[in-house]
Amino acid sequence: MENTSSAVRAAREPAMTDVARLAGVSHQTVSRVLNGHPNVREQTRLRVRAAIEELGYRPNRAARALVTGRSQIIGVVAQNSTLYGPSSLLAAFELAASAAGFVVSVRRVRHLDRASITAAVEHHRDQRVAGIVVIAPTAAADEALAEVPADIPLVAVDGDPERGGALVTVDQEAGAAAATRHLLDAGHETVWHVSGPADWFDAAGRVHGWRHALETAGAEVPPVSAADWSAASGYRAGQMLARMPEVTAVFAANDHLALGILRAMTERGRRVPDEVSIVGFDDVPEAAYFTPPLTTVRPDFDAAATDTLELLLPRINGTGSGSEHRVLTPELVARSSVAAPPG
Amino acid sequence: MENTSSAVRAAREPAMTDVARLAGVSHQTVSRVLNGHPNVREQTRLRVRAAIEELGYRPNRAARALVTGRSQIIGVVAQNSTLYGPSSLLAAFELAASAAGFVVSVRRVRHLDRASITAAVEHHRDQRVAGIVVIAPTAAADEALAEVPADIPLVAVDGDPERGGALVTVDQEAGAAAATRHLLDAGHETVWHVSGPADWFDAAGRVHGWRHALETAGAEVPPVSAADWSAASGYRAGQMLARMPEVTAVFAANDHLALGILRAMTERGRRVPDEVSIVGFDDVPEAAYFTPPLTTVRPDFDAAATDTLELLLPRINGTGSGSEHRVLTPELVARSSVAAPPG
DNA sequence: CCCAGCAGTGTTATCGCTAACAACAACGAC
DNA sequence: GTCGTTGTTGTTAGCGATAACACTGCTGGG
Repeated sequence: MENTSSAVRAAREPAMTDVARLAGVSHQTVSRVLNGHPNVREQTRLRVRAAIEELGYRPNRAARALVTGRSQIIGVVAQNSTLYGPSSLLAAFELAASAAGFVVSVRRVRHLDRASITAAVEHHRDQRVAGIVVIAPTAAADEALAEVPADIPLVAVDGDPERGGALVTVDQEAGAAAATRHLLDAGHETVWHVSGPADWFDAAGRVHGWRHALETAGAEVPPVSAADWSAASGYRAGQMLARMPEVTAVFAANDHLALGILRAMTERGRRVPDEVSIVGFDDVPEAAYFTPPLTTVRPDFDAAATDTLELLLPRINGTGSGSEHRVLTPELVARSSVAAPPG
Repeated sequence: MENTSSAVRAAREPAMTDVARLAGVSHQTVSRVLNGHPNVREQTRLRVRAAIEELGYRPNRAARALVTGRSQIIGVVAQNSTLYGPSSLLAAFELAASAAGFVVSVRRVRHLDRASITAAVEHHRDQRVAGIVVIAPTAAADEALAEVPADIPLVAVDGDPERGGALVTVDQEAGAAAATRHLLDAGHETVWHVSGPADWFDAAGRVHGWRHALETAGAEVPPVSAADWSAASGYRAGQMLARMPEVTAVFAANDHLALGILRAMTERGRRVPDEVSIVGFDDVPEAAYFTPPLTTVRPDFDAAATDTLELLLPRINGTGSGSEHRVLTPELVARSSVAAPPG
């Protein structure tokens, strides 16, 4: 009595056996056609394809994942923020991974502490993802990755430059040094720095590159103004700097900080770039329309995304080596926020 | 000879039967413990939990999905952009969906044309996701959704306000009208508008709200300057407006356009807000640090994300009705870019 | 002329889980 | 005491795919 009158049939999705029956072959042959196996007669292949088309058959990924023991899913862990760098990178990676035939599963964490990152990674492992990408720009986040068994394919992005394993980063020091030299070359005696949060590798690297460039040039190294990445904190730091007449050049750790500094300078009546020069970092799309247009440093996020995938894929296929780093050198973009110092 | 000497065993992940054997029960009992079935003796439950812990057992989601016929995955379709609105919404949704126990799979499309959206939705259906969310802010994107069978759980965000089905949007007209009235109330005779791309519902809604507010107030309706969402296009529009002395108030369709306009006005020597007042839309985090700080309209993206999930979940569970809309009213944020007109 | 080798196809077992039902003990109601 | 009821557990049968192997005809080299 099961499966008799057509009216009673529940709307079950067609499975491989349904295709097989319609095409007059075994389900294994259907599987072979689907997976591009060579030993299938052309005529058979066409018959199977026609049957697939006619039934609107979609292979069941869960069944495939079960029997093969692997999924086509890449798990990503990222912070719940709209910071330009991480967002751009994430979007670019999602696009690249899709193009490579992977599904991208994103897990956002509210904070970049060790426990949150660990939980997010464990979540992905529960899902038996093929590989994991973690945007791990802080020490706490990076530490969490040390707990992950070495045999699971994992790439850290923006992580600790000193870490083992696969890593993609931007050469923060080179970018910061370029920005600093650009200001020194314009004639400034020294360059002040408003940094990002101290626990971010990006921020630390930029501080380091800035300091190194100053020392190399024999310039005095002024104290760092610590901030977070926001325009608001840049504004607060800027209010201090605006009051100090000896400040003629500022390197901000990102463009939004630079915007806040710009705002503070303007409020205080210090003209940019006539009295104070400013350089940012990131090259957000709006940077060219700040007042004045901001000179900044541009990392290539698309390249970072591509590199991430290139490190991850061999690891997924079991051909990846242990430790491997990809370091991208950012590029200085000169606009109108830098000039010679007054006097 | 299979499964004999311990040294030979390949590293297979523990399965339910392994847990069962260790706990001295059947695998079905393990399943019951895992799924919180009530009829399990407390002592048995503890024994099973201990065995799970000892083996580091993780349930195989693929096997579960195969037998139950449903996954815990929500598929999202979004454009490959870092536009503030969509990015914020996406991040907020990912967080909310994770909290509700779902995995979020993101598919980015390069362009919002019909074919791309359709392909992305089909991709998610291939994966047999439990539900789909599409950020569909253009007519072409929205049209693609009409092809999707009504029985699959789908929520459109930022889609056509006229569409059937589940939809979450911001009340663009109310926001635009509030911005326009704010400028009229400051004493301006009329308000000029720099719009977003015409094929975006957001842009069209803002134009409509602006026009309606002007007409209601009996003010003249000047021609619209069409732009895309970028600061660059705002700058170009601003260059035109800056040359026209009769322009004393501008409502920009988003904050980045406003920034470009601000830049153009400044270059032309037209002071904001003394000579020209400007209002934006979105309240990007930096808006408060533009020169001058930008008066703008803030949508609540967290609320939109929550609403999206609230519309989607009942549809996944089969208890969702046909057409249902959630409309969020944005809020005016007054800063310093608006003043009375000169003279 | 026989048989190894290969192309093309089918058969069977299996992945790890849940659903459905069967089995059995303990219990109180009649 | 018999019986249904309830709680607890085990057994069996799939879900829909791939892997491994078996089977059929041909082909061609000796």
